[in-house]
Amino acid sequence: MPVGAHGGKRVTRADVAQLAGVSTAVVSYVLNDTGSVSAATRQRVREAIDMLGYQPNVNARALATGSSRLIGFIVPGLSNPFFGEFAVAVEAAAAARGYSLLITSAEGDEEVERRHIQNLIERRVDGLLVGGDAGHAVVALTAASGIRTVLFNVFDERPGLVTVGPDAAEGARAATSHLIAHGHTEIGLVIGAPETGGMEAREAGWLRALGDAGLAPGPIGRAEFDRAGGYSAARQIFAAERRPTALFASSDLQAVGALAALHELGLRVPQDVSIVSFDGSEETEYSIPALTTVRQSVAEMSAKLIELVLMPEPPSGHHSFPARLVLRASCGEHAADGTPLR
Amino acid sequence: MPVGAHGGKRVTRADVAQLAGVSTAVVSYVLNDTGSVSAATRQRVREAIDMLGYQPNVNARALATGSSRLIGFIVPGLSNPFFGEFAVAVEAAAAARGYSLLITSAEGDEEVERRHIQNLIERRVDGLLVGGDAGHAVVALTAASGIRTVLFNVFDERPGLVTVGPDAAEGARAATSHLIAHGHTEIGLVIGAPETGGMEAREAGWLRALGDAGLAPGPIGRAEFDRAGGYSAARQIFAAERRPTALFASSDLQAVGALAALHELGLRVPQDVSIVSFDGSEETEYSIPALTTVRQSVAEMSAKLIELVLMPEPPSGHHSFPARLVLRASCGEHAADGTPLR
DNA sequence: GTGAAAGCGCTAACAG
DNA sequence: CTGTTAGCGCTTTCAC
Repeated sequence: MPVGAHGGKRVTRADVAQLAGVSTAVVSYVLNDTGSVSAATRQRVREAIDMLGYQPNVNARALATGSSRLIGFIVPGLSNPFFGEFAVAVEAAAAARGYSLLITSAEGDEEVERRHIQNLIERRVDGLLVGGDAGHAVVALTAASGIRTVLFNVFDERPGLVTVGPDAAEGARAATSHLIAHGHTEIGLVIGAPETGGMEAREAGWLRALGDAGLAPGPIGRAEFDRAGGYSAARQIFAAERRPTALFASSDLQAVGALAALHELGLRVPQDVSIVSFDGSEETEYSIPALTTVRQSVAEMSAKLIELVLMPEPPSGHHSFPARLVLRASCGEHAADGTPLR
Repeated sequence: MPVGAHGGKRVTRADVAQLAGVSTAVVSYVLNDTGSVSAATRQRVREAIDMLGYQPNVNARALATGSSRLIGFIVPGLSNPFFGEFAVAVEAAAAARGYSLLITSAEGDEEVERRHIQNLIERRVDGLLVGGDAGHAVVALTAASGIRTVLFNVFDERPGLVTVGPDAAEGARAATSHLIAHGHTEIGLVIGAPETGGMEAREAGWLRALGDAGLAPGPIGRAEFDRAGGYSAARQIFAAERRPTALFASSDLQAVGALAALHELGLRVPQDVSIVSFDGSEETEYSIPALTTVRQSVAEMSAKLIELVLMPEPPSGHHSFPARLVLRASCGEHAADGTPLR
């Protein structure tokens, strides 16, 4: 006996039909509001249903209809709180349309990600939401399966794919400009490993703000997008002769790591070094000091993600959402209207 | 046409069978390693499978076998990073046994939780992992469905249920004793709302350590188990005349909130106030200062959870796992061997 | 070793 | 309005 086959016989549609004195088709009609059923029968069926404690079997329905009403959600790493918050938002958006989310975490392992996607395909999810830069293999896999896939946490156009993400370049530009408005002229960047070919949007935004102000690029620290990465990137940057007075970190986690590194070095934030982070997860609100951050439009992106993945023929293209600066203590003082002081 | 019904016809078992010149039964045999198949046919079937890019339909299999090989995981709140980390560990444990995890987040809303459970039942999950104090309704629901359910994030015996959780009382006791060893005599507690009837394990542990040392209980701040809760609990405690010199916080998030509150009040940690937290998520490693914490045995609990939920007849009872003190900066200095200084 | 056939629980025409 | 019936894709006896 398979592990999942519970002993007690489950109540089935046939049982309900018998008790109500109708055919199974009618039970289907009242359950799905299809066809037309007289009020009286509807009533009897309803009664039979909760008399028996009947629970429809969604798998059987999926088999019959071809739709599982399930959406796969592959997150780069659930241990990153930002993605936890994101998952919650997407789940809510899916629920609003009557879909459930099958959340899965790759934790940075490509092999694991591939296995997860394979699994989701076999479960016949109605759509797939894949976070970050899925490798070619992954894209090929989903394309072959014919399952609608939309990528999130992606910052720019991906030929032939449908993607949604924050306007990271503009967010980074705004963050850096804000730092410049605070009077900084040496502004470092904490970011991930260099992309092969082409510059990362956040790096481009940082560079653009600097260029617009006629400033030279500050030092760059490259590391993983987690706390440890931010820590080591900051150590690396501040080990150099010429230290910046401000930092733009490409993720909240990196900023938190950088904060720890600076603290260790005896550098005060924001007095000695200012920081602005990117993402805007809750963690930034309670760090010491609270982080000024560029917050992604999580709810809006979630809604869009669900909308797109449920479309019969989602038009390929990139959907960009604003990422807005949230002013807090880590970049210095502000006047009541938000004007940077100092 | 239902949304999920993709136009392109999917490759089915019959197609594979035809190409390989065998019956669908044989295809099943090679896919599941059941029955006996000659090496030659096995080979042909294998070829046909990847020639066609065949993907088995797990729903159909679930219908036929009665097992979905899916385990439902209902987490109190994915926006709490500790649960994100926990989910990752449980997913790994499930994967090791060939099961997938259907992760779902209730975010504290009982109604949402009920809906999720209902949904999981209809999807015929093979087991249910429910975090925290599921209301009576929930327990009734799962009991009626006959789905094996095990509760996690629970600290003590629940009559008739199978539960796993950290030894919170002992963890809290150890944390508080450690604070006492540092020389503190006024030790406050940050914890959730009082349970109706009976004391929370963490509160009991704190009290016991104090009693064992002949100390009077310090002030208690009650609030939600999140950062905001820790913040307000700390503000509340330190608004009083008599301020403690140390705090035991019942969750990492609360400790982080308390840290922010203390910082705001100009109180230094650990010089003015020492803190120890409970859970041991990554966030505690990079707070300022890094938090001494009582770390739960996440991997061990995850494995146990999966083991129990997969047992045909899991024996009801509570499975307790050690929660171990991890020494860091928030409680003061230590000698090389970990002996508290000061 | 391999195949035929009877379901698993549900939906969706199509008749009546 | 309601019932009959033919699948959905897979597993699993039971013969051959």
